[in-house]
Amino acid sequence: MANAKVTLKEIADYVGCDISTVSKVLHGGRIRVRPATAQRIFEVAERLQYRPNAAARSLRSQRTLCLGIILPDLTNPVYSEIIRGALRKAEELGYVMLIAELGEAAQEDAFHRVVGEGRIDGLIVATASEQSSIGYLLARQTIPYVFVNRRPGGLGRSVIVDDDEGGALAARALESRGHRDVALIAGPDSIDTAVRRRRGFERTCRDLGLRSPIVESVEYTVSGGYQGMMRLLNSTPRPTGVFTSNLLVSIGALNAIHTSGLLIPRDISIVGVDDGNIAAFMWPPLTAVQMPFREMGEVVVEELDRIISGGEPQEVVVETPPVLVERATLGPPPLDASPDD
Amino acid sequence: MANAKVTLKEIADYVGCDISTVSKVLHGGRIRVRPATAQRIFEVAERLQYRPNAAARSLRSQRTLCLGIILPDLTNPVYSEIIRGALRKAEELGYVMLIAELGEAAQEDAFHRVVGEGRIDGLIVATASEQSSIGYLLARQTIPYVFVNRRPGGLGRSVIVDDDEGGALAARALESRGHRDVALIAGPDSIDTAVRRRRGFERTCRDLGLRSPIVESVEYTVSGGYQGMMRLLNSTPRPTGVFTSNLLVSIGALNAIHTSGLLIPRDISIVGVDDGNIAAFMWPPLTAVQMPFREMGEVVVEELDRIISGGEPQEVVVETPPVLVERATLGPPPLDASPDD
DNA sequence: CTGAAAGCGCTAACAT
DNA sequence: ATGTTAGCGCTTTCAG
Repeated sequence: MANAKVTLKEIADYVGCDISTVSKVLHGGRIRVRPATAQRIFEVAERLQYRPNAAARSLRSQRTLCLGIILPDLTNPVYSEIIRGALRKAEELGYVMLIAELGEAAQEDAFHRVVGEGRIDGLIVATASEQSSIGYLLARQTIPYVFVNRRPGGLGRSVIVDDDEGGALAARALESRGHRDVALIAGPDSIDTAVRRRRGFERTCRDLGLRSPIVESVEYTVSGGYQGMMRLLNSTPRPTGVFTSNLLVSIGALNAIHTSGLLIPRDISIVGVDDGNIAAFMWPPLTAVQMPFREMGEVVVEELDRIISGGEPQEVVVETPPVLVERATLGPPPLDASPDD
Repeated sequence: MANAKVTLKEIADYVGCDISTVSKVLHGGRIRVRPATAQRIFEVAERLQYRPNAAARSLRSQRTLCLGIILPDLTNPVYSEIIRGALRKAEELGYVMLIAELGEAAQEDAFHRVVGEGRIDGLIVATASEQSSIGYLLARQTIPYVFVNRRPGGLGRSVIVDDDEGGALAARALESRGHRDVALIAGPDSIDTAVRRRRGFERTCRDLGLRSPIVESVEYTVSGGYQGMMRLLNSTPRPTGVFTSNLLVSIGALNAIHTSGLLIPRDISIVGVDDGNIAAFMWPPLTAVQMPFREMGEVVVEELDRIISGGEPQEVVVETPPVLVERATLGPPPLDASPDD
């Protein structure tokens, strides 16, 4: 028993009125229609399981009630969280969501199919690199869009989390456990979340009176983290606590420590960043700064919806602060650590 | 400079012909039109960056060129891989993809918005539990749909991978390294991938002449894996090699072993299943059966496309076989293991 | 080879 | 309070 094709006309015929009346009633415009009629219309619509046809509605109203999101890499847990938040909020606001993965490969075709054919009312751009072809593509579109978790210079339309505070949190956590010789495995300067995390960490170390942290800049990859940590382990004095500022980097760093035979947190403490729900699954379970990615997803669709409704684009930092989730990689520094000077 | 609203009419005006002519030419129907005219039309369309309006086209042709996928949990890496595969193939076939997360919560609304409003030509269902509300919802729809990675009884429209072979592979791997006392941490009987993996494993153990494996049935969660492994570690004889038949279970099992102070693979070997790209990031890096999830995503959209085009639904097992990826958790059994009898 | 015309299902301004 | 009408942009049949 399917509602295969229930149209306004069908309801109108059934009720014995005009389709425009049905449209008015169902559309919710609480306008000039006799309660009795309205009542019948609602009944019939309900019984027939009426659903407005999206194509017809879009064609007529120039609104699709559909949002698009394009991402560089579905496989990255950060994006899962962002999407999840976005999906929730989208549903709440009455949108559905079109998704596209736009890696380095020139899948411009996918882009155009999503953006160029009037399928969506607005676009969320979660592309990794600021310089990707997406900028070029976006430039020749009039569709409302906003960046998420990335802040391309001067575009003034992005939603990010408080990465500064995330870095600060890590520094405070390390300091409060007694660490004086700390280090940071940072990401490349081309990634703006990386520079903000670094900035927050370094500033807080300074404010707290810690020794200026050693910083290793690496790619945000497992092997980047591995190499960065290896270098740190060979430096003197060896840091007693390290902030590994990205999930993959944290994984690589842990592997490096395991390989070298050191014990966590007995010999060295780690504070990471949880880009998803993976930190709890690592060994030892990673003490990490949890960024409000889900909220970021929600906020970005709120923003986009605002812009679609005529609002001005703006930069927003999601209000939910990062929070430190204590698991098992943060402890006091070893006793034989170089004493305070 | 936007192609804000280039319509057929605009092109027709420009070229000086009728819009139906433009439509014919652009639609590709290589039909009865003077080359010179066609040529001009292509030129102008190109220059104006023409893109057909999806809503109008759908309304008229009753095809949206849009597919839907609903999943229970975006956060699970299996689904990331499936989606990625699906997205690729969808693009190749000219579709875009609508995504919805349909957890336990009665987000029926999201379902209806996606399915009931004629937004999609077909639906991919990746729901975790066979008994979820989705069955009820699907029953009263006429839209083409197919299940992925799940085979609900008797529906005859699903795409799965060769889980039997996955289990067999694990058994062979263990056996070939000399393990005789093996065990299995299996999933619940309500999950059909779990029973297939178990079946393949047990059968192969038998065929290989191994002692009948101890099997612990647990939930497919980290703590399920932890508890299952703890029980295994206390059994006598303690198995020297264990197949942990799911990613989360593998994580929990590894944690249990770490906690108990045993070394992998010196004291015990593990073969897991890689549901995504996480196995390589674990410690020690997990030797695992890699299931062709990406391919499954591709195949499922091929299937769906076939059904949409009028084909009969069918059960398909993706041809790409599972493959064993050797990392660091599989070694020979310890020397003091109970000798062969 | 090309144009005219109808209509997909819906909305909204305008009549009545 | 309800009906009429005119499209939204496109495909497609039928005439010319």
